[in-house]
Amino acid sequence: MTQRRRPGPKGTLSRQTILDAAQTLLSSGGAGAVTVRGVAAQVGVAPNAVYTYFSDKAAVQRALVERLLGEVDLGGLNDRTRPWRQRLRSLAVDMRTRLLSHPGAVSLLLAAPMNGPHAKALGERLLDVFTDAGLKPEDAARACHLVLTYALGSIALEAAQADQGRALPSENERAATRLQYIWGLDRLCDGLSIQLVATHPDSYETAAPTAVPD
Amino acid sequence: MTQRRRPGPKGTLSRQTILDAAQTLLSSGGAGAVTVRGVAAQVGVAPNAVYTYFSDKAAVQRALVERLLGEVDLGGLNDRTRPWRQRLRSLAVDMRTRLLSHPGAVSLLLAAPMNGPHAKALGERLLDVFTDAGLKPEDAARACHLVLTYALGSIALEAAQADQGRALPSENERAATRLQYIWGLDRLCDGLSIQLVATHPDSYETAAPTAVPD
DNA sequence: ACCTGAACACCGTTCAAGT
DNA sequence: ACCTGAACACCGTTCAAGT
Repeated sequence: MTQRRRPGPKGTLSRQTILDAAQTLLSSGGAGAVTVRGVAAQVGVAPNAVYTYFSDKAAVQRALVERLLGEVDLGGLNDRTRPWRQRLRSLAVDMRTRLLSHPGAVSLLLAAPMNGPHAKALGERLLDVFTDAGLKPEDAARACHLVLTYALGSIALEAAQADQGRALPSENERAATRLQYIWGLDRLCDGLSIQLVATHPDSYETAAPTAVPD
Repeated sequence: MTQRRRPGPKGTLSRQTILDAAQTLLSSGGAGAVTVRGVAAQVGVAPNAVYTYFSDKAAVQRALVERLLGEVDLGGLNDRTRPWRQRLRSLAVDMRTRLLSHPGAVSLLLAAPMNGPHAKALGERLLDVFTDAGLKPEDAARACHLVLTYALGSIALEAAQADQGRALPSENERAATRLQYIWGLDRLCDGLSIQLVATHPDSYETAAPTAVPD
């Protein structure tokens, strides 16, 4: 017990500093820039020093994804006073802005998905929303998977298109893809609300709370 | 015109043979195995010979994705005698089986998405389904994006989970994820059918997947 | 326990040549 | 036009050592 945390010759290195460097590289150079030798150089250390704190390059990537997921704001999701559609929407929008701010973060997410505590917490809070809404447990779990799949897939495609696009998208295009994203989420909520009707016919909600089709 | 197709010293190499080798490597070793040196070695040629036919490694990947998309069966999708939900489902299921049979194909798809003629054709046929169903043009386009996003995201997550899973999933788990996939697609169709109601109130369908259009 | 130097087996890509 | 040899600047990872 006593010899725990005996720092080595230099206390400059830690999981924290490595992940800091990794996140910097991700933001500046995309997912391809998150490399063992890259983070080592960023901290000013030999490449193999990283292996003292992480078993693998993949382990660094997973830890980085976990850190990014931890930055997602769950406040709107947890607010039980708001209708479930709005809670869902606030999560989806925040995930999108958060993940798109780090180009290449989503490809890491899709490559090594969602094991850590932050990911688990997000999943459970999302499950609460659907059980609160009145879905039966099995459907709530399926709905979780459905929403996360749509959000991640949508963000991934958007990030990929931004990656290889000749010019960076105009303000109009950005707004259009954002609307497309919300539109899809609303269609998805419509489908889920029908499932709600099948379980609790009394808690029926109209299909289009905000949208106005002509 | 006359000197077209003058073969070089050896006719062993072509875009075809390169893509053949790339597909072999993809099937056997996953997306990470699709490498310039790898395909060159597979064909028995120097690494830089590949650059005679492709400008880039990314170009090889894009062409490979195009080839795989070409293998997707569009028969069920194009059959106008069937209800639109069934047409959609046959496409989604075929895309899933086709892409999951090549581990890592989806990561290529998400990295360099959908420009080629096969991808375009698939998108247009999909658009036909929704216009046939009665969606107004803008919503049909959005529905296309929604369905493709869901399918690709879902398949990508499934492939990633299969990649790092200790043991390959049991038959039960495979069946469960397949059901999850179909369930999500059905919810999505439910949401879209509500949109149908808003446009053409006469062609309303119940939430049940076996419903028939006008 | 923590970090380094050196090495191994890989990459993508380019450049100057050969035919 | 097509292909090769050689090289450059990178990778991830390991091994033996130093402190």
